[in-house]
Amino acid sequence: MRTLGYAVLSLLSREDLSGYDLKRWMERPLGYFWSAKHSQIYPELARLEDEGFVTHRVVEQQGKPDKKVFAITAEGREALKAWVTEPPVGRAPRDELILKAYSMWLAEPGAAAVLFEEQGRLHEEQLRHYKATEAWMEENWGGSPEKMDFDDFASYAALRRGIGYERDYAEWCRWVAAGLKERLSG
Amino acid sequence: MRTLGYAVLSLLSREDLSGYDLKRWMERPLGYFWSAKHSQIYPELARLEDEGFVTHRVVEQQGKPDKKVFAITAEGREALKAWVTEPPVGRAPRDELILKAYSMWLAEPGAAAVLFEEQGRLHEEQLRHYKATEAWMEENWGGSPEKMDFDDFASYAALRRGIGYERDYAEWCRWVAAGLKERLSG
DNA sequence: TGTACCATGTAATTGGTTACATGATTAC
DNA sequence: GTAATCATGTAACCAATTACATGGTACA
Repeated sequence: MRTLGYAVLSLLSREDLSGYDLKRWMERPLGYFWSAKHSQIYPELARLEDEGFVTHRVVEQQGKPDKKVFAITAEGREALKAWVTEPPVGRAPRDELILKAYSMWLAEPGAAAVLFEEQGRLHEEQLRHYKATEAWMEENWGGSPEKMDFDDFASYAALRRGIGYERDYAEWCRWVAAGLKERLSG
Repeated sequence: MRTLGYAVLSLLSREDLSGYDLKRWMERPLGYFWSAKHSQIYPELARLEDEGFVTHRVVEQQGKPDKKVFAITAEGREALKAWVTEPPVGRAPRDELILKAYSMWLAEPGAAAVLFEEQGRLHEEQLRHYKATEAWMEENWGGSPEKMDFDDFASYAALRRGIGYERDYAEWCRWVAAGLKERLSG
């Protein structure tokens, strides 16, 4: 099975959704660590249905087009459950900015510093976004992770990874920019 | 141009290399943030040569097959330099383990804890590996980043990102595993 | 009148992995 | 002998992005 299939099942295991809804969930919150365009989601849903992991019903709406609402089946839930505790396949991380850092010695230090400051700001912005979500989560669910429902804890854990990632990334960008600036003046 | 093309040029800007050598450099150090199989590297080199960014000469060896050693051209270096300070195209990070974390509420907490402890160990191992390289770098080049040559600083910066990433990832794995264990006993 | 949102799909292309293919040398 | 390393390529397949395609409603 494709990882995208499990990503779709992950969302459907919490809530019934249309292809359009899935596309939006893959932009915001889950999309921060797995995303897909609608052109990939619609065929994936058809495939999951062929395989018996999801079913759909057509929901008529007023003032809006009809939609297909998908629901996970018992088989889908079983497949997802089995996948969760399997070790992930080690895929190579691909980060273009680190590649640029590796070759930055070819560039003007000033121009490179601008890039890293700019990228640092983007990661800080994303961090603020995550932290706002974290605050909302802590307010709404128990405050401490132990008191949360298990599914809420799972969402919270994923978010925590995002926070750590962005915080550390932003800090690295600032560190690189500072190092570049020293090469400019001193 | 393809990012892989720039990854290849990044390496060739420091040293002339054969396709085989490039494959190995894409496994270890640069491969930690950009990697490729040899089946992707050989066609890429042919394409870069078509485009005028690299040239090659055949080097005869004793006891080993002949090899094609590639060198970056002035045009290649220019293209690489221009690319370095361009903002990277925002590609979605894909992390299967975070996706699993998001769905871990479906699994047995014990089985999930085993997964996250295991993954934490892998990231700690990678971190130790990076730190050994860092120690080697600091010993060989000036000790402080300001005293390094610019190209060494660039390598060091890329490594620093790897260290931050692995440290933070390992810590997150331990935190998730601890949270899961609390759900087991308490 | 134009833009954004809702809603769903297909087609073409690119990027990447796995598998197929060959052949010599060195070390165990 | 047999596995590992050196060395280079092609072919088939899968995953993902971009582009093509349609059409109604709400709102400014």
